[in-house]
Amino acid sequence: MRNRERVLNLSLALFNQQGIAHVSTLQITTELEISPGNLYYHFRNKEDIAKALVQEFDQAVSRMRSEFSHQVNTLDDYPAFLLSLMTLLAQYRFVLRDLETLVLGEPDLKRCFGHLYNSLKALNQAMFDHLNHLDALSIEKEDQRFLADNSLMIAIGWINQLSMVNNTDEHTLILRQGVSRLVALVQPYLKLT
Amino acid sequence: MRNRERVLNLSLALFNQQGIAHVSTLQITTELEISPGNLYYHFRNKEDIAKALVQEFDQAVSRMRSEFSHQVNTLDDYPAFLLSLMTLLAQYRFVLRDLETLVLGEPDLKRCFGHLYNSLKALNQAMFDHLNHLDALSIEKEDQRFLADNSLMIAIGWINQLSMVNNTDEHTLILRQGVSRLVALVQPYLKLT
Amino acid sequence: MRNRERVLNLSLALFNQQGIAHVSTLQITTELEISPGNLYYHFRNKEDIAKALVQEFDQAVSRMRSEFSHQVNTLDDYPAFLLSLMTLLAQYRFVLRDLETLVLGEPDLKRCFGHLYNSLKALNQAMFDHLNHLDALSIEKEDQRFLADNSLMIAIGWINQLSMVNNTDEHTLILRQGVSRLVALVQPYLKLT
Amino acid sequence: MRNRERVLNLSLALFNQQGIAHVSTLQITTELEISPGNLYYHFRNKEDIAKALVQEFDQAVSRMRSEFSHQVNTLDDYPAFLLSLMTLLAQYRFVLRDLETLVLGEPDLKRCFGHLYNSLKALNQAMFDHLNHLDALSIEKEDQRFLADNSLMIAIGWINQLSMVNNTDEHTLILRQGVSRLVALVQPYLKLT
DNA sequence: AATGAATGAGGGTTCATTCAT
DNA sequence: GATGAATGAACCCTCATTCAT
Repeated sequence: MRNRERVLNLSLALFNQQGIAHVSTLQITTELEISPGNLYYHFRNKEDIAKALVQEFDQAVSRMRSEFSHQVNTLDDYPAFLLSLMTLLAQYRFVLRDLETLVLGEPDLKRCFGHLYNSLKALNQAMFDHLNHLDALSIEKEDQRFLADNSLMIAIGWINQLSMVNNTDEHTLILRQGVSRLVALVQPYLKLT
Repeated sequence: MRNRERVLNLSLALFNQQGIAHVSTLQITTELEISPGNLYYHFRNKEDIAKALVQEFDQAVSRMRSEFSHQVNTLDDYPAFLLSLMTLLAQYRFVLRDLETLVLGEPDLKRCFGHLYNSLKALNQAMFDHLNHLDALSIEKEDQRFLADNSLMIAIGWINQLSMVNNTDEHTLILRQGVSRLVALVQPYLKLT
Repeated sequence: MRNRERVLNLSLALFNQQGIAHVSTLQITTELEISPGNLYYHFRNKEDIAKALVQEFDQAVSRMRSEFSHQVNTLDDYPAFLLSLMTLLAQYRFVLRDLETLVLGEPDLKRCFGHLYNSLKALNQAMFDHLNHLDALSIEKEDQRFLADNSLMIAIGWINQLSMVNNTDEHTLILRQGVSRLVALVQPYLKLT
Repeated sequence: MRNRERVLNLSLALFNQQGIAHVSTLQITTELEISPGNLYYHFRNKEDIAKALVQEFDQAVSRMRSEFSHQVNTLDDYPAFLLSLMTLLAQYRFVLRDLETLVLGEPDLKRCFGHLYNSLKALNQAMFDHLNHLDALSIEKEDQRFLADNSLMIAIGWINQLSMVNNTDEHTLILRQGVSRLVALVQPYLKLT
């Protein structure tokens, strides 16, 4: 049962670096020093590994959704929460980057992708609802929807910037820049107190 | 010389539909009813086709950049311009979607991608500079940079939405939705007149 | 000791449906909800299962051989006996169908196949000898040998027809058709009384 | 275009010796000293090779059907014709032996098999019709149908005997024995002249 | 008797690319 | 400009079998 997790861990790292398509099952098994058959004992095929990771991701997003109403009590908590969200997205960035697979992949994997996207949207919407509740924002219903859409896309877009940079040291810098943009997005709607 | 263009045209369509990696050179040659050798007479390799398309795209972006200061004279012209820009991005959407290739591709193709991204950023920046000049926006320098970044990401993000929908009829609808979000992004900074 | 029989029973069913080569040991163990190791505790390898079934079959044939001189007392008993024989062959039809394994299998399994074929031939020969004894046939020695050969091949050939039909309801029909042909084969040699 | 035929020739030999399933594409390409890709340039997959051979076989059977009414003018010509037919069947004996593939194969290959079987049945029926026409047989309609069925099964059954013998020298002997049985089958219905 | 993770050889197939004509 | 047969490396995956527990 150990090897299953080792495969997941390594696959996550390799998928993030190179993309699902460019990671071969042989590469995974060779680096882990296990037999190809062992990988296929734990997973039906390569997509099955991706599916498991997407589901892990999905659960983490859902967990974050249920936690954040406790963590964010004033507007000052918002940036810190965004950073932890962005950090999570960065951890599974191969998912957000690989639309090709999303479009053309097996229906099974496609469904998982779809579910994850909905989780992300839901989290985003809930976030703005909460901020509204805290009486931190002054914004109309329609505008809030647009804001939520834009917010998600900027978050994803900024995560994708990570993939263009090999140097891991710059990653935290980029994440902070992303957070800045997301904060700036809300700026105009802040309620003056 | 005819076949070169036919390859480019079909490749663009197929790349948009399926992604570079999922389009084989054999598929291209078969659909065009030409020989594989013929394709390789016109292009050094598959990436070479992609490169040519990226450059086409890049030039179209640059052309748009030089045109838009004539086309946009008041804020009312902005949405129409955005729509034509989005339409262009949609035409070459495989480029904006396929970060995998950008990350792992040959340095040659990578450079072309990079140049295109810079062109897009430049166009975006220039757009906001122009709007500022027209005295339509009231915005600080720093905020303007953030706005430009966000604007580009939302545009790209919305283009990627296209790829998740097979129905081509919905495409124009999605493009309009994208424009709405981009307009909404600027809304808070409009100068009241 | 229970599981050994369960493996044999399921294997027989699966071998008949799909052929030895297309049934994996994993399929057997999964359907029985036992571990692969358990299967290999009871059988040295997959062929060993087949061998056991062939031997079961062989014994059933031999038993039938010793019984039939009691069961067939007049020519009128012949069709009923043929039907019970055909039913037995149908039960183990994977054996009669799979000449590939016979040709290329391990010598051990090959020997079992060979022994079974001899049992079948012997049963057939004995059948005609008996009919002759009953004074039901008028046939020369040489013709009788040919008749026995032909009879066996038609029986096997008709059993193989079963495998081409998925619908189990038709099986009894096909068996009856086979019996008809076998009876027709003897028709010309009946003694007029 | 040469290699296509070489693949077909060698595959026929290997399929007859070892059965489709036990012949690997690598074995074929290695023995022919061509690349695996070359084989897949000429054939879509391994079954495609088998399909081509079955169709070859089918055509040969059909050709024989149209020829035999010229070749068989008296009953004395019958054995010679049977021998040439048996020789043809022997040439493609892997087809008649491999019911496993017939049962479980792709629908495409299955259809080809089915067509071939019909051709064989048609040839057989036509044969007996012709003999009847020549006024060589005295047989009733119903009996003739049974005779035709039995004849085909004996022919196939005897061809399968070939596969159990490695020594190629014995093959002609076995073929002759098969012919003898087939002739013996008709014996009882000969018209006395 | 039984488990189940692990092995590893082997097989079918794809595809970008070359090159003689 | 164009053809199309040929290459060969690479990949995904299967499955009979083993063995420590």
